[in-house]
Amino acid sequence: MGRSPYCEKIGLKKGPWTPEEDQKLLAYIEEHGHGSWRALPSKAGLQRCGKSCRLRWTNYLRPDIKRGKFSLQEEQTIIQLHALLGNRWSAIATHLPKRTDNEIKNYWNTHLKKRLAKMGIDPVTHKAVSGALTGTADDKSAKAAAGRSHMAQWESARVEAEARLARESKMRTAASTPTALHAQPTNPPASTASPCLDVLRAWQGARIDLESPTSTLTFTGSNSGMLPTPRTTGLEISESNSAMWQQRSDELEGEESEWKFLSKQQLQGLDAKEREENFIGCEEPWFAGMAGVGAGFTGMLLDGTSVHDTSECWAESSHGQAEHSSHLSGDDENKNYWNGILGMVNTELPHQPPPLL
DNA sequence: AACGGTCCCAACCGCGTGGAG
DNA sequence: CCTCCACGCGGTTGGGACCGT
Repeated sequence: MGRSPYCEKIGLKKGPWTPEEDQKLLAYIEEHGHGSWRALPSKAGLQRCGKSCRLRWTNYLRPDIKRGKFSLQEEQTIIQLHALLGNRWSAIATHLPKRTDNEIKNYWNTHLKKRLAKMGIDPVTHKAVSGALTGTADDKSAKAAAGRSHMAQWESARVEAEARLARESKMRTAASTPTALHAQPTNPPASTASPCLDVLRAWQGARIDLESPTSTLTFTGSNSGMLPTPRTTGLEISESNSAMWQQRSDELEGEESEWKFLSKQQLQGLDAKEREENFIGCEEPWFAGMAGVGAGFTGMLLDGTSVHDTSECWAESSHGQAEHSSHLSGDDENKNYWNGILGMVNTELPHQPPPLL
């Protein structure tokens, strides 16, 4: 299958964009929408390939991009979702409003990965490198990894579908009102979010039974969340998370308190007994195995091990978590960790406006 | 002040995928 | 079905900014 070289035309400019080029691209897209990226450069009077234009637009010029430092909440989201999804940056980005996959990827590679490594956590597995902190048995790790992989596959498919639907919906909106790109950059109309949610809810409502050598799941429509909920459990996460998103919207810059809030929220959402029942009662091997994943990270946080700057905040706020969970076993801590991740992906689309007070 | 090393991020590269013809 | 095209995604890199000596 022949693959057309994308940017091989001689004379096309590469490298950093000039303000003039930015202006041309912006002006053109505002007036016409991007349409076909391949055709865009000539129409817009740019000596660039379409791919370069698309990248510049999606990673830099798009009006609904939040630039600047990542909040602690965003960091936490990235770490948790990375533990679940791996390097699926676009999937992770769908849960971080106004952040691009490229930005998240860069931030992970330059900041978070190093920070986790410093803390003795393998950024790939999200477990303590030495295993000293967890004392995790090999078979348990293997189970956990298998479970995580299995779940990640499912979640990846879901997030992709969600992202695609959101994109398509957005494109339809953009196509019909190309000049409205700047009109409401941060609050797309509810109609753009609702359809995909409806589809996904319908998907869940269909009670899909997945059969595989390692798992048997039933997804119910009763849980407003997006993740497969094991038959025997009813993780009451979604409710607390809608409040969580509201908190995020209200206090997007209030990093330290947010982390504390989230931890408490997660813990208070379920009492210790419920949490235990939710996970221990789980019959699915892949799900049960997940309890071991993230032990290192959680353990490190609960130890209050600080490194520098924001990780001190993590440690500090994790003491708050420890206050609530000091009576919990290591397994319970793991459950909290995964509860957080589940809550993250259970959360409705980030760009959906928070419920009115 | 000069130099070298490191950090950071915008941009590029190449592969995979879906859709149109 | 097959081929080609356009696009999206994840990995990688180039070079400016920053920092320590």
